[in-house]
Amino acid sequence: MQQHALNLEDALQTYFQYDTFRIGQKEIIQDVLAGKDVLGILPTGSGKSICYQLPARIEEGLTIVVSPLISLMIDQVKQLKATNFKEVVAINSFMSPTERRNVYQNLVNYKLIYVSPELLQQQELLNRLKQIHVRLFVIDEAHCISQWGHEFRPDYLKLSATIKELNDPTVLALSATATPEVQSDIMNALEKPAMIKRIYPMDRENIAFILEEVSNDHEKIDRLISIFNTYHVPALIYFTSRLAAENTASILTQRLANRDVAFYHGGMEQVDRVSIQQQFMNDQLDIICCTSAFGMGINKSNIRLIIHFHIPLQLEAYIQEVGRAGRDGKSSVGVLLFSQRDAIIPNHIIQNELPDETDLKNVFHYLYTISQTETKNPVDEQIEEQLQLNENHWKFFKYQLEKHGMINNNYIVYQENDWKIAYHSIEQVIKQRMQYKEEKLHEVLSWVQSKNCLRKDLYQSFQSSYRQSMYQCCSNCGFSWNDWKPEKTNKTIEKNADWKERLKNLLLVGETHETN
DNA sequence: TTAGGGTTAGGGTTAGGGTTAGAGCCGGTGCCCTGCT
Repeated sequence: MQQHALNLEDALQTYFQYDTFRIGQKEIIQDVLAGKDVLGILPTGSGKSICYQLPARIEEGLTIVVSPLISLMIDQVKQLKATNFKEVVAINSFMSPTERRNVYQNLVNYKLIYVSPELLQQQELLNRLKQIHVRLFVIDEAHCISQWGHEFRPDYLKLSATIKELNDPTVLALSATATPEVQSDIMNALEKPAMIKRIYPMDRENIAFILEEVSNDHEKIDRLISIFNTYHVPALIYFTSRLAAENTASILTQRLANRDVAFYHGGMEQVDRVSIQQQFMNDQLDIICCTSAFGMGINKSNIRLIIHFHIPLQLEAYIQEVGRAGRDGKSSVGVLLFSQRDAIIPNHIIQNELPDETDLKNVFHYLYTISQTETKNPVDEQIEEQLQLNENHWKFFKYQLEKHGMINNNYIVYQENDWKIAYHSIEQVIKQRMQYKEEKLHEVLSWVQSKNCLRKDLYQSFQSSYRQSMYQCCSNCGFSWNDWKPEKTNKTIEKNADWKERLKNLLLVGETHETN
């Protein structure tokens, strides 16, 4: 222990060329090295990845990093390889089957692997991992467990079982935003109630908030035009609909001269997404009209404006999205354009996010019918088609059914009593989740209509204290557009930059020189 | 000559039909797999 403590700075210098640790890093690394499970909530840009990359380098054994996006894994691996760390790999569906098999067979030669929660459920990979010494199990962007696990990506909820199967390695869950509620959800899902919490504040003192109520979308567009005619700064506009993002991008392109506008959402080809992201990072695009798909892993420091054309579904999401402004600490603004009709779309999304009671009945009926045939046919994906379930709804059911032992290895196990219990349990989960989401939306709507300080109301339920604003506070505290004089973006900075820096920028997707 | 690299498509999804007028009825988030030149 003492030995480690003395040498950590040296290791940081040797492997990452930094002289000192940033806030929280050293404490987390010491905990991890001592074999303690840690939940680390560190502000974005504070170098979360050092917290596991340093231990991975100096310790024996393998470090597994569960990452939500392939693009994030690829970024990280590129950066590490650029610093001459070769024993690292991202395993995902972009790899050919041959390539993947090779990695599986040589797992013992790696010190750090990045993998999605879905792939971690595959028996072949799991079996290989069980044969080697897994030292550290990291969940990057751990809020995904809570945010996506329950309905969208249930494999996030299976991580605790995986950790047990891997002989309980040390667990490190990292995120930039997690409310106390999300924190306990993460610890519950991982079945690690005794995790050490290393929580650092997430309020942003350099972001001012403006709330503007308008009567319809036309007025919102007019407001956008007027804002962008005054300010020439890198900006994101968030939408809850892909179509609205595309349409608005096209309107802005027509009506704003000298401004490069693009849209970005999850329905686009991967290649286009990467290209848009790159152009924005390099200041070749000024404004991105996007859905919530745009965000994780974007580390552009000089975004000055985050505009919400639609309200987000939760305040947590708002904090994450608005938090992408002013990473460089300079004065930035979050604007929310609100009209009374705006609750309709989020309501639709919440109502359709989970299957309803009819779907539940149908699934049970269908499975019962099959289980009564002599051969107990395996459950196959036909069920989606038969019962007209969408993919996410079926994934939700499948997770729940497996959890209750109704499906085992794709075979139906019929036990009348267990099924009754399972039915009521799943029914309750659906109700509770929907109610939870409705409450979260209600919080957003209350915040939007609040007359109090927006900063205070936004942060106070998430952390015990919050800092005073560095520049201006919010529209409820008297801040108006006239007060805002953002620093001008200077596109020539990039052109004059040192050639090594520019080359690095080109080679490292989504990142500048900072390891994050 | 062959292996490896590169590009590309589509699947997991939705949907309704007017005569009794009267104005916006809106759908987010990602993996993985198969098969193609």
